[in-house]
Amino acid sequence: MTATPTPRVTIKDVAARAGVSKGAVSLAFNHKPGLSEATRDRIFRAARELGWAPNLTARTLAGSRVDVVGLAVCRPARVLGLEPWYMEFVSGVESVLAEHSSSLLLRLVRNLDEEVGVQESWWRGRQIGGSILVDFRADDPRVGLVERLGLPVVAVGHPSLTGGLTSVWTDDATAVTEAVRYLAALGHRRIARLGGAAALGHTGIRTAAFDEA
DNA sequence: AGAGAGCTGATTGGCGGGGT
DNA sequence: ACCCCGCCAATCAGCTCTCT
Repeated sequence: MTATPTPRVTIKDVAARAGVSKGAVSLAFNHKPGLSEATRDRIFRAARELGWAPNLTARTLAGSRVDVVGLAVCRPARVLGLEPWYMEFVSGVESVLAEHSSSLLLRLVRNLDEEVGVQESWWRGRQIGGSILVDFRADDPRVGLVERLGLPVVAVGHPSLTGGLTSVWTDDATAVTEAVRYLAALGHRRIARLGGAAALGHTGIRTAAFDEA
């Protein structure tokens, strides 16, 4: 015996159930003005009764925003799982996005060229509304790509690396300097440091600060 | 009569599938 | 190969109704 699939509930069904137009349903669910509270309640009740949820594909089709944020990470999957920083980072991003009913589209890439292709494909295919860029390098090609595409991004990296993109960063230089000073104050004179990949911009900043300290 | 609230419904968009 | 249609939510010009 084959189960009959439940017919898909659309905004049209909700509108019919509530006795309003599709436009009114749209206004209600997007918290736009122009509807009385009574009509709004009636629409919400109808949607609950029918079990309606917005069709994200159709919403994207209509040319409105895409509630998905892209994050491409240049790491082997096995290594990524061992990096506590990334696990914390992803969970932090996810928790904020969830508050806004948005999702994270995560992709592991092998190199920067692949990431450039992925970001362009995501944006052109309207799979994302914006991206978070990490692991900046000197003369990073993503800066030019973002400007060319008009892709909204938040860059995680020092402004000296992110070329004027909206950025968030930690003060790597001060952190390293303070760590070295602290160890020196304890009497240590031979201090070693384990760093990340030399090509990464933040590694360069930390190395320079370490050498100077 | 005029203003404003509440609401309607045509239009828009990318793409796959069907028809010619 | 080309054209047309349907999918479905968002948008907004314009309509109806109520109130002053």
